[in-house]
Amino acid sequence: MSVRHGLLAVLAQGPCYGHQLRQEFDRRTGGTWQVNAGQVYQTLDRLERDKLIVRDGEDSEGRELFAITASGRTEVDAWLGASIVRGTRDELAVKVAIAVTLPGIDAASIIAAQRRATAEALAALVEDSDDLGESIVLAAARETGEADLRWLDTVEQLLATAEPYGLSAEQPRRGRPARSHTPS
Amino acid sequence: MSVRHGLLAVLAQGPCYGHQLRQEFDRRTGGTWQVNAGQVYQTLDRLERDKLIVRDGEDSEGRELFAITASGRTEVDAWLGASIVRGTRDELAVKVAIAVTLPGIDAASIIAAQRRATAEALAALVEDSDDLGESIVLAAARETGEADLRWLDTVEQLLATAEPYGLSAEQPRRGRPARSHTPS
DNA sequence: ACAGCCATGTAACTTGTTACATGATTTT
DNA sequence: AAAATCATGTAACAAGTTACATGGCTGT
Repeated sequence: MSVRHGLLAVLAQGPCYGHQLRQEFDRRTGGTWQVNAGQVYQTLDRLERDKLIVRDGEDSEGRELFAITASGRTEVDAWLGASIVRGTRDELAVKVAIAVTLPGIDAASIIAAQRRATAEALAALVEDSDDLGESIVLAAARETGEADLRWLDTVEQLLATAEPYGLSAEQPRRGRPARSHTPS
Repeated sequence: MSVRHGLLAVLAQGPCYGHQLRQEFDRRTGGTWQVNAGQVYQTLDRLERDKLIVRDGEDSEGRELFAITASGRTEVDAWLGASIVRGTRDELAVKVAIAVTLPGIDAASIIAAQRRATAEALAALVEDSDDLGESIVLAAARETGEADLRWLDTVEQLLATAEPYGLSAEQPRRGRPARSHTPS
């Protein structure tokens, strides 16, 4: 919901037209999340459908302006007020967790490749920026990358003392027999 | 694509029926990603549509079995072989980056609330597990949480020396005037 | 003339997700 | 008899994303 909420939040600062919104979003995220132009208008349509924004005439140059509604402001406040709790639905972690449970998979080389990729991405990060938003996003990317490297070390240690996985033993069935109903 | 690929990877280990796949997926992720039952069948339909799996008869108890195809194996290998490069599209980072660029927003209290939530989630993590998959996912959650706390410190330091943001100055228009075309 | 940006939009698609329907079998 | 679990599905939707269409304006 980052694009949706992000665009809405920018609109909380004042009316904008589509292209301007896109630029503001890009700027505030330090150019790290360049949202596709089409997506902006798509998202604006959905925000309008949900009564969080309204079309509010044109500016002096004829560009169509969007303005936030009261519901929209409530939504922005809720977004900013709610903390983001990162679940354990971590794509990378789950991938590795499944990979190591697969037979005939060289888990060690997957870990190694991942470490190389992460280290590379980390090294490729821009040193620093004078833009506040960009600095914040950059700092996050750095911390995340370093955390990933530490985690990969931990995984290797875990693997060193691990036993093979398999499918669970087959259970006798209890449910209904397959294919007994067909919908109308 | 974690569910899709995860289920496919489990099928690479041998034929399964839907409910079994769901249980295997849950088990291998240490119960941290309990996929909805309906989603399993939805995903299986899509995997079948994409010729990555086929329906392959029934087991001795009448449950419908799914088996991976050659294309499916290729896909699994590609998934495991490709490293996941975490982009800078970080929901939390982008939210904070936008929040601090908004006027009239008490960024400090948002940061503080986020720190509390993160610390709480971190403390709530289970100590340890004897399940390999679960240990891996848990370790990732721990590292991520700690990295977030460090990042929040950095953000506070950045905020201490920051200047206010605003909308970019309005540019004279160059594009086409609004609403000059209507689709057929 | 042509490339490139400004500006707005539509169509089509993906994955993830939930709510619901259906019914059998086992346990209480 | 009721509740829980096993088991399979359908319908509907959200959010993100891309490809494409359209056309004006600016600079070379």
